[in-house]
Amino acid sequence: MMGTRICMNALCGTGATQEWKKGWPLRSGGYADLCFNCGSAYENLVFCETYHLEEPGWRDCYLCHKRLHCGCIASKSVLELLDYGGVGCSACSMTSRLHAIQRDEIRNGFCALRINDADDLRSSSVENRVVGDAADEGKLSQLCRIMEANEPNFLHPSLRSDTSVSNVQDTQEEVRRPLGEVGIGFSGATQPSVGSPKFNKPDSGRSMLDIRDTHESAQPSLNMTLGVSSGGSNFVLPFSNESTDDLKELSKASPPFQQGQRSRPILPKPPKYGLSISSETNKSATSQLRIARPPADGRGKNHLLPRYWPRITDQELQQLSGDLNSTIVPLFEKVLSASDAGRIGRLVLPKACAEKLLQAYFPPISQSEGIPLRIQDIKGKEWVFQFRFWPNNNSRMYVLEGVTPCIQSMQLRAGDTITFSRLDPGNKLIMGFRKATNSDETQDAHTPVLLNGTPGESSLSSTTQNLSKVNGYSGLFQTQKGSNGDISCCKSANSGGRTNEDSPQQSAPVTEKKRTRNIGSKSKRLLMNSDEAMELRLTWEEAQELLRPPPSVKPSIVTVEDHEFEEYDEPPVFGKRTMFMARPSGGQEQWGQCDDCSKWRKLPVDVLLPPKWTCSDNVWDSIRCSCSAPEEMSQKELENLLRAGKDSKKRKIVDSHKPAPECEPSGLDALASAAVLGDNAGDSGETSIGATTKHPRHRPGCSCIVCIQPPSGKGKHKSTCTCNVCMTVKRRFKTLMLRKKRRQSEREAAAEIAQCQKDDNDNHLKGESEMNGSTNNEAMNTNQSENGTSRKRSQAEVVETSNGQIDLNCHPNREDMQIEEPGLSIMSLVEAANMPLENYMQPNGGLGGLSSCLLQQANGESERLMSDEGFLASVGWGQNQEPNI
DNA sequence: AGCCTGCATGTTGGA
DNA sequence: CCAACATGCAGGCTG
Repeated sequence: MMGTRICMNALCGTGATQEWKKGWPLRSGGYADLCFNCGSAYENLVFCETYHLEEPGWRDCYLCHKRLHCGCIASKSVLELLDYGGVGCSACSMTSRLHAIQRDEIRNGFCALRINDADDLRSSSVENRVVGDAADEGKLSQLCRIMEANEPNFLHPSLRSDTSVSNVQDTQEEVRRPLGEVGIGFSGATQPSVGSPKFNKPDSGRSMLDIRDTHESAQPSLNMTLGVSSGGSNFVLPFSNESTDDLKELSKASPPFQQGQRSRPILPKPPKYGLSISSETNKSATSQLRIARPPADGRGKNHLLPRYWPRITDQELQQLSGDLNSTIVPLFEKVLSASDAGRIGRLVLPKACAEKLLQAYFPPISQSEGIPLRIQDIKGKEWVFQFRFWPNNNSRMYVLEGVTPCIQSMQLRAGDTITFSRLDPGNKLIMGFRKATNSDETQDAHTPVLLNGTPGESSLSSTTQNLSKVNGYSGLFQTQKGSNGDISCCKSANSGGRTNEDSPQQSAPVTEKKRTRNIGSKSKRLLMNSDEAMELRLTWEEAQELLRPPPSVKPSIVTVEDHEFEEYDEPPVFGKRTMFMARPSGGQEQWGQCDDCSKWRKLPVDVLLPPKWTCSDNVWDSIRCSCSAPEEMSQKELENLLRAGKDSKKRKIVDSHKPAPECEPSGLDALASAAVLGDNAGDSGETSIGATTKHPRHRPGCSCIVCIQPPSGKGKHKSTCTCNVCMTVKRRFKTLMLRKKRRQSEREAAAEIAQCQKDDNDNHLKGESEMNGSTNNEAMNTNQSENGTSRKRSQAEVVETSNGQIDLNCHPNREDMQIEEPGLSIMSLVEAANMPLENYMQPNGGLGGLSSCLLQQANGESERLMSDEGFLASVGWGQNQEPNI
């Protein structure tokens, strides 16, 4: 391709040039190849003047009479056909638009001028005519400096315009009319020849300049449109000192968030940054804006959503470019989702971004294996990710794999933003990041910025920080929607050039609002900080425990399928959580903790405490009805009580992953569950069982152990059966048995402990060792719902039934009947019993049948197991239940 | 059991 | 309505 490249200037056509430049956009996509000279002329907006002077089609601007080459693609972007006929240069068009906007803003009280996304606009007129790849991204400040230098109260006419509607996502009405063409960094820009309107002075109409430049990998462009924000939101508005009051008013008048718009908590729309350009506007302010820079070559299907536009302040860009002695070209950025930041190590790349990357740097990936992608982080460390995709809904889903180490290295979390840029020369990919606002406060605002990677900054705060830090800019009026973005007109700092660090409270509202929104609409994709997560660590079961029947309301009894339900007209109320403890002598004690002194007080087992309860409310104990009364419980008992609570919670978590009793799983299902839970059932819930035992959606063809099981019933499985289920179970048994042996020593210890407990219970001993305390804790965890009657059998109640068989018919989900011994499982008994699987089944599919059956059948082979007193003692046997088989 | 991998699916925002 | 994408799911693999 390089060899066939020729300059697309018909009058030139050279194939040799020191440097190729991009020209006007082509209908087929891409851009005209221009040699250096022609490209320079195009960039300098003198292409037609240079090469087309003799051609027809020249007309004069209706206002400034500048000559415009109508009908030429090279000048397409610098002129505009006027509604009432004639043509105008972009500058004059902008002038007229500004007038219109000022009218609008007077009407609306709010106005915005935007340098907008050229991405969608190029078809109409926008071309990339910025001088050089290196400079463009950083030219925004130049742009504005030029503006100001040439016309302090007016946007420099060399700012090019676009004429189409951008793809801005907001719902606000926006007036987008063409602006004057701008040559960024181009000294020969045309001056407006007519009086320039005062531009965007807040007190003259609260206009704002929302600037977005267009970036593309090789030749970005800057485009500008004017927009009127009717909603008065979604803007970052640096403002001059004098405008502070206006902005205050504005912030009051403007709703903090856009109304009626769905939000996307983690991937919010990027904020629209407004720049108020008053006569007092600090020049450097423009360079501090965190400006969304849409890659220019994405449009149509590949168009990059604004949320992925890289937002890097011009200051950062300049600093980076200077620091690295090269040019940073922002490509895109992404707010990390929970999945992205999770342990799975896959970062989902937005499709458009990924395909841009591919287009720009890589050969097409034809296979889903992908390609290694080397990216350098801001510290200079190079990471290699696998850049690949997989088919998805007739499309592709691109991911970067293996990002976990990198993300951990950067200490990124969901909600933080990761940025991808290109480092020129060398086309090296650079990765930066921005921390979400949530963590802003904890980080050093003065940490040097590298490629968007200012730790502790958000896209907003960093802007403010940089503005104030570097330039002492007077203020920044900013709004955002979602985590980056929903609008909240929030004034940072006062007019005295206060820095963000000086006024942390200024950013707090934004932070809080963002956080609120993050949690708001999309619960599955929450972005929560740790505190919030802590608040949600109340399990459903715990919440249930706190619910109390509405006071002084009698329930009506409803019978559904022979089960009686209490039905209340009033919603339940929250009550205070209490702890139950079984007395060695039998019976139960309820303990409640005083909200004031935190002492535990013994309560009648059947009382329900209100949410707020203190010793003074202890009407049941006249001695301990005051906080001054000593605690009745010994320290050791208290520890046991508290430990019991924790254990209970853990077990409930484990139980919650087991099949619900109502489901009545088939015997094999129970077996499968047992195979999974197996000897870990008693492992204090340390293992995450639920992750692998859950089968919420079995589909036809699912080959998991649950789904492949044949219908239950006697005779389906013989001891010699070699079906998948039996073989799988047997393999699993072997594994479990091996483990069991490895844990032999542990079991022995447990047996000793259990023996001690048994002895303790038999003798009604009160002094408990710390070891057996945990077992007794089980007794404390009796269920309050059983009318205060203790369901917990003491360890001494391990019984043999009248026919001499040991009753294992305890429900697997009954926490008080859990097998406690971790190294011994029902599975091992199954193995030892060596009997047909269906015989393990209880009529209702529960494990109880399995267990008792096992113990009957396994009498011989498993004698050594059954003789294990520790095991026996550690099983919470059912008391009055007959064997099911 | 835990992790990895590939795919499926539900939700969401934008066209 | 549909593409994009966040995340769930399940099979396979490994220790």
